[in-house]
Amino acid sequence: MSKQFKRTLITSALPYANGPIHIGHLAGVYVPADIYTRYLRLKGEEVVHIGGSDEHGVPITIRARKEGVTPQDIVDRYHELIKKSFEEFGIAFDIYSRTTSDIHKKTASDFFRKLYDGGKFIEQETEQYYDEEAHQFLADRYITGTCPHCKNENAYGDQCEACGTSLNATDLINPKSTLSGSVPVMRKTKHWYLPLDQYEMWLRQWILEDHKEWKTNVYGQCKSWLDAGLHPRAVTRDLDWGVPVPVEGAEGKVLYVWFDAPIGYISNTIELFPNDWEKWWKDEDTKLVHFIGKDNIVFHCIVFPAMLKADGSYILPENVPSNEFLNLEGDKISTSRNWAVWLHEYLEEFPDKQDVLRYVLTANAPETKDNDFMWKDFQARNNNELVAVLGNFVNRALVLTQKYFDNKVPARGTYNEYDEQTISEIATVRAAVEKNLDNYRFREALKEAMNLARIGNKYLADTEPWKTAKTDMDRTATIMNLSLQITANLAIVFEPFLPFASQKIKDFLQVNNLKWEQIGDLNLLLEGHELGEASLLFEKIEDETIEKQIQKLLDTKKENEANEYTPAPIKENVAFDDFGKLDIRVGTVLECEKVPKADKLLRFLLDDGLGKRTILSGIAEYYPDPQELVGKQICFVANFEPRKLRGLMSEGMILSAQDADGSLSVIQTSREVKPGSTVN
RNA sequence: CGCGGAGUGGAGCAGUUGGUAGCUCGCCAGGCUCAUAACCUGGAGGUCGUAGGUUCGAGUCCUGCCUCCGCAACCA
Repeated sequence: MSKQFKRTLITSALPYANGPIHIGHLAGVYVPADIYTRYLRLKGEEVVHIGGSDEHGVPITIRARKEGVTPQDIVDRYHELIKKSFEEFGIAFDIYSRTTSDIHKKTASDFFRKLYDGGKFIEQETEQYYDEEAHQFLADRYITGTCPHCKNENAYGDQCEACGTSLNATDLINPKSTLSGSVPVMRKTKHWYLPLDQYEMWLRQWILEDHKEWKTNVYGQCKSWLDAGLHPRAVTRDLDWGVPVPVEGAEGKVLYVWFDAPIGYISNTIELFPNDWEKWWKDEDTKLVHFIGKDNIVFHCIVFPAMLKADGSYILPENVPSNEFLNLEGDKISTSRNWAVWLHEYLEEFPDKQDVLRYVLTANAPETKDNDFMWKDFQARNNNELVAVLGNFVNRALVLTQKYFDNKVPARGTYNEYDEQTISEIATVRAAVEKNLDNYRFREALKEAMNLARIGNKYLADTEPWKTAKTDMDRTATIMNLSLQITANLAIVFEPFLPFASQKIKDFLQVNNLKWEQIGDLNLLLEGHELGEASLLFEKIEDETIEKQIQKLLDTKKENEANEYTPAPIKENVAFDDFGKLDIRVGTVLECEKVPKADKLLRFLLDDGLGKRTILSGIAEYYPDPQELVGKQICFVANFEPRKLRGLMSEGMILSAQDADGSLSVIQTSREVKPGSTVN
């Protein structure tokens, strides 16, 4: 914590190349990692940000099979998509590579071999379920069967979702492979295990004693694991997609993806610095920081460090800042349910608005608990904060300079007391932002940065240069000089958070190469310096745009409901006579209108062949225009006891079908029949 | 009784070692007009999930309970 490092190695969790990047990934990992990287770089520190795609593992093979392509096709597709969208979004990776690279295969293979040769693994033969049709061993999740506890027939090999019990695949009655549907057989297989239990004491010391400063969610999760006791964990798998296990007699086996993936950080560093990569991974003066999401805590705090420790020549992470989850409009983000805001779509639909999303995701980052992304909030933050506070100040400063000083930086006179007070406020900004960034509190850091723009707005409001311009041009010059210096400071402070806007400000001001240390410097722009052409830093986002996005989500939701809909189970059998007791008839709607002072009720007047009949039905919300039902022939139960509803007598019940979303639709006949016809 | 995190004004969040509850947005009123009806000032609004306990004093410590999220199956 207090240790001084010479350089920093930053890693971002490797996204799984099985789908595109969404806002959850960004808020959880990539935006904070990027801010941190840019911040250190701006300070002139030696820093490297490593990223890449995680391209092995079972799900990719499953997906490939489903689509009838090779796993390589899948990962090629998503790697390219992800890489491109990161670039466009401004995530400052020094390298974004992949775990299917030759360098990675060699690195991971060597890593395993060294541990193997050093006797760091346990070798164990076990029996596992094997699918003879699909020709592969089955992960627990790909086996279903009957739960021994609650007899639910669709329990998974690891857990029964009906009763919540966790299971072993071998507990299941009548196991079945979800891949082929065949009955799996037990088959012997040999695997290597990393004996995590042997590292328990060491991990306790390293995390629980030496890293008390880690975020509470990270520390708590680690403690919980350590207290529960660690167990050996398999590092190999029977699969044909991955890094082959570099040992005689291990044909058909690959490194388990969790073992394989974090080594990707190392491989990608090697790819970047083939000659001196070791100073980044093996020098005690390097600070290693992993940015991850909360689901990855255990891997990066316990498993990967144990791997590095087993090797013995690597440094360990100094911190593992991990965010909680970001939800979308109240629901969990889900790739399979298409409930997400996809980065590549955002970039297309909101061109040149990278910073808006970066801002919103940082300002609302799930740093201490799960948060929600809401489009209305996105709009509000853009319009009320970026546009109104930051963009507006920059614009004011530039427009006033243009107006009064021919777009040249005016000469500074003596500062008065109020100027000095403002200047002292500016001085606190850098320290505040720095302190928060150093502690991975990005949300707070951003808020402090915004303060600088607020200070600027207040300064202009209080000094009123548009008034002094009428009487005292020297004073006006001083005010505008200071305002422009604040603007230049904003360009620096916001560079880590909003790199695109920062560059725009620099272009407006015609400056470059500003360093973090210069924050607080009020001589960044020299007298007479000619400014560039100004335009708006941020634009308002209209309701229409937001509604379009919300509608898009609603459509998705509707689609999901339809897809996920399973009809209610069939009720118990009844005798035909029971049906016969009901008198169901067809009637023609003569009148249909909403019952006053009742939210849900419609009043129907039917021609039932014998006369007229009034029936009330609680379906008003699904028929905003009841008139459309007039003339239709509908079904109703004719022999219910009349019932009084809202002061009106209802003589029967209109039959409706209930749709997946709960909405009701009145049943009609398919051909015209005489009113009063019975339904049999 | 598996474990971890969270539950603070309408929304999103701060609240460090216990001492009169803060910030941003929204809302209301006033001011200003250089500015993308933006900016500045002031105000209303909270019995800090809940029930107890410790203490002169608790959002902040202890206990019980409730709710939400997550936990070596994919997923930040």
